[in-house]
Amino acid sequence: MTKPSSDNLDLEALGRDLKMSDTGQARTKETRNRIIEGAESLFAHRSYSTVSMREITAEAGVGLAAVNYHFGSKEGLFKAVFLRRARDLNRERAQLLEAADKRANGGVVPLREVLTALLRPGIRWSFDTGGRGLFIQFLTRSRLDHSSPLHEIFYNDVGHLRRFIPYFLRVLPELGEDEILWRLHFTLGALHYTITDLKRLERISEGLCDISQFEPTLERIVSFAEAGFRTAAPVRWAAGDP
Amino acid sequence: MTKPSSDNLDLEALGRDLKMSDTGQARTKETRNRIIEGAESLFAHRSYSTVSMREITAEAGVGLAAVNYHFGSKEGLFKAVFLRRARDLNRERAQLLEAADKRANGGVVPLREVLTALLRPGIRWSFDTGGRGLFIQFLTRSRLDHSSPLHEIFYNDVGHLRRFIPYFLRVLPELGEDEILWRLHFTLGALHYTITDLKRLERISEGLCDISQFEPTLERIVSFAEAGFRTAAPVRWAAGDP
DNA sequence: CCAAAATTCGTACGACCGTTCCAATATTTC
DNA sequence: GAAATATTGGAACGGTCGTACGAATTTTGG
Repeated sequence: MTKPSSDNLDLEALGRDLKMSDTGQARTKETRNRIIEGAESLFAHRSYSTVSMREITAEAGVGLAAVNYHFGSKEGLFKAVFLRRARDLNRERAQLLEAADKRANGGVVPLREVLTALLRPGIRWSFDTGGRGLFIQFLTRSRLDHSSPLHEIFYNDVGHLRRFIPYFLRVLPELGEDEILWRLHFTLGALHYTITDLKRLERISEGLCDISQFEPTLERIVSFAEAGFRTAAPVRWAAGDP
Repeated sequence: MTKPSSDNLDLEALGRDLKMSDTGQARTKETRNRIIEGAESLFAHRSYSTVSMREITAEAGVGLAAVNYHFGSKEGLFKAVFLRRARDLNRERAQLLEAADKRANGGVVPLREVLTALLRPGIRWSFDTGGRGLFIQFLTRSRLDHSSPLHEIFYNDVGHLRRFIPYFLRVLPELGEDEILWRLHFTLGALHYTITDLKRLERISEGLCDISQFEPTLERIVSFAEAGFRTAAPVRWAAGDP
């Protein structure tokens, strides 16, 4: 009757949840995973509140009560779907940034490499046909859904962004930090819109734009963002200027 | 018992709906508007499925059945909220573009003016404290909500975008149409992300970025997009090049 | 001013929601 | 192998949802 809980929400809680069943219940983890995967697939296409637990459990082929047993509640399941992959995504970004840092060998990391480290993992995952592609859809959709239990998390999940800011400041020293943040904001907009709405581009362009290939898409968005970052800062009207 | 309907969804149906009550029922239009405004305000902050009709009618100070009487269903009300302002927004964009065209006097409209015509109305509205600000939030939120009855509309509402493409092609003749569309896509991403998540920028920047002023925000996003549009096109690997 | 139509209001209905309980079954532990 | 525990499956609960209905009330039109 005692239920495994997943109330904690910091990313580190994932590890605890995973080793929760290290005594070897093969069937238990099987059920858990089937539920998570069914939920991920459904949440990828529709919002939190419109996906019912009956749909999820039917998709996973388990009983209705299994969700509450394994995850405590629908909200707990949602968080579990998030936690399973979120760490990996941010870790990939951090690793790319670190690698670029090593390559620079103490020098300044080129702007294009900073942007690539930021944008590549999300774009890459969104091109996956498997679970990671679904997860990216799940993530970008839920970010804007104020009814989702993760809304606060997303708003506060700024740590992995802050890690990039020193790199931008170093490679674009003529820009102030506020200007960097504005442009980072626009860049993330292009990223998220591209991920969630690539199909719309295909429709608008009537097949003219090839959205099927990963590398050219990444190149395009990186080029766009790089140019945006390199443009001159707007004049400030604060001080007494001619 | 005969109910006014609003089943039709093309933008032109708005006019008919508005003059539906031109025989002078002051009270009727009052109720209709109160419901629409209450719904607009609630849909601006939360998704379609999480806002109940009981909340809407309570907010508007009318009976529960009033919605079904005036709009047929919850979905009909949602469409009415959309229709009331959507035409105005696209018309504003078209007018700005036309004005820039006149100013160019037969010549090429500068890129910056094309982008301003595209971006200004949305940003402008989103800074409104009244209903138009709420509407912009409603619009950008619902666009990504696949459970919303308007999802198909948004996907097909590409007419007002197509109008801009010839202007981009003329001012950037070295770019192909596909490349234009990619960059237009990224630009819309920056726009929508800015509109929906300006609060997040404020949080990330810890107050460093001033998000309270309209003109500087517009200038920033236009500059960012302009630079992105002006960057060189990626090399094509198709033809036999050195 | 009066019949007719339009509109408002309170209420009830059937459907679906997330959750809970409990018996049945599988698994672990000694 | 038996006792204890973990997991599953079915049924039911209270609650909320969008909608429909009928009576009361207001407004319209002659």
